Amino acid sequence: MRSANRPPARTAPGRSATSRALSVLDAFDAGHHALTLSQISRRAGLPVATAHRLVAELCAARLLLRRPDGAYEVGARMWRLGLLAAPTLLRETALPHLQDLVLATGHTVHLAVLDGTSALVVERLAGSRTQPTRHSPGGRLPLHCTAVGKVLLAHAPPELLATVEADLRRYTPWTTTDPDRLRRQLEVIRRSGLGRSAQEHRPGVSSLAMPVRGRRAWSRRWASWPR
Amino acid sequence: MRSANRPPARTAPGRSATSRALSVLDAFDAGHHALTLSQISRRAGLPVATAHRLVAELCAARLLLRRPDGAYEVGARMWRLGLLAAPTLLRETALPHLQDLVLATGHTVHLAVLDGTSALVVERLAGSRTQPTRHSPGGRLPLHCTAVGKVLLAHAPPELLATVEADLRRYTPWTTTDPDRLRRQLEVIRRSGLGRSAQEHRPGVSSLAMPVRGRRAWSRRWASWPR
DNA sequence: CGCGGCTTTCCATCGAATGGAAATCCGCCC
DNA sequence: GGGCGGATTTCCATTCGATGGAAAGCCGCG
Repeated sequence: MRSANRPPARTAPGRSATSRALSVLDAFDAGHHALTLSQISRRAGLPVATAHRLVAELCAARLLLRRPDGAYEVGARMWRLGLLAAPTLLRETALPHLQDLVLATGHTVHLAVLDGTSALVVERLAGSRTQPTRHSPGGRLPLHCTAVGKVLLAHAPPELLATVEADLRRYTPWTTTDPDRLRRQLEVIRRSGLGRSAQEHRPGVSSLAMPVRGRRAWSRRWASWPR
Repeated sequence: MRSANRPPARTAPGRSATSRALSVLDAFDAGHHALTLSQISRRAGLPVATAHRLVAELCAARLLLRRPDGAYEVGARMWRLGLLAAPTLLRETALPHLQDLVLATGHTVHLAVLDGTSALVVERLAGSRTQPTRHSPGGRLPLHCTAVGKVLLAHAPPELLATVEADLRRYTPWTTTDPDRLRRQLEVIRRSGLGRSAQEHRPGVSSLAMPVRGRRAWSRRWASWPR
């Protein structure tokens, strides 16, 4: 029986209603395709009651959908909205050429753009001669030790190089961690037009990359924000 | 100089703050990749001031981004969120086989799932021997006059057939518009496992389709809502 | 210079968001 | 069965943030 029902005790920290809804969406990421209500509430830092209401609204809008087992996952409308973003257009135009590359080489082909301080994988087509890597569209690759990353870095504004050099993380024994060495590699890339990484990111995985330029400067569109 | 500033005149119809933000997102669709603030406000049915505030929040969350020319478009975060949806997983597993099909036939290959009363295109790979169709991922195809549509319809619950038969729209002179004829075609598909459409949807475009079944019933996950 | 359209800022009002608590529900173990 | 822990759902008094009209700013154009 309901008896007291104290006032909500002023816990609203000042976040807008919209930002709360967005923090619910942010609770989903590559490692969390499906979440229960209480997981969402914990990950988003919201009381369950609030999360419950927001999630219900997002479901009604089909941005989320509720599975029979009660868990929530990203819904169809979100998928279709995401398809309106710039990477999709790039992907559509590049896809036939990526297919040609796979056909010609038999190797896995990646297309990536510069996004902040990492390379954002826009598309990947697996080749028959190589075991497919784990980098699907939406994934990120470091700039200093992957072929695509180096090419993007070689043609990026110099400020970015400084930022990247501040954190030359070592992934394998072959990772380039010396700034000078990296600079020389980038210079070679600018002259030859070809970037390479031999097991610098993952042992046993080597790759080549080349820049693709067009009328629209894709990288400029995406380099605005760090993360 | 500010003098009066009447009270807001109570125009809030009762929609929640979140639903307004979502209606802003809904203003974007396949024909509207980029919108100005006033376009958004008109399409979403919101006052400019409200739209302005919501859009600013969505930009801060990187769900939208503002282009240098002032127009807004769907941003990187939305793209990555959309990639978490179920169709992406399906796409990832199917992609190598689609590549094989393109390689073996030279024709364009589509992968589609049943979603409401139409087929939702999950992936498309263009073949070298055919001019690519305009149906990109996220697009929709009618069920009664496309090869994929007929196959999905043939294996769908009978209620759906009734709904579809109520609107057998004619796209070309070759479109099947007779319910009995359609039923017979579906019966053939169930027996042979192969669906076909000869210029029934677009003149000059013919195609074949076959069902793909798995442990997970993809169609059941997506058939909940009409639209 | 004034007009029309788009964008941005301001702020008084009040309705809608909020979250603690209670009530369910469910699986599990003793 | 009965009790326990956790997740989910419902309820509602409080109050704070959302709201939108209006005004001001900003172009580009004739």
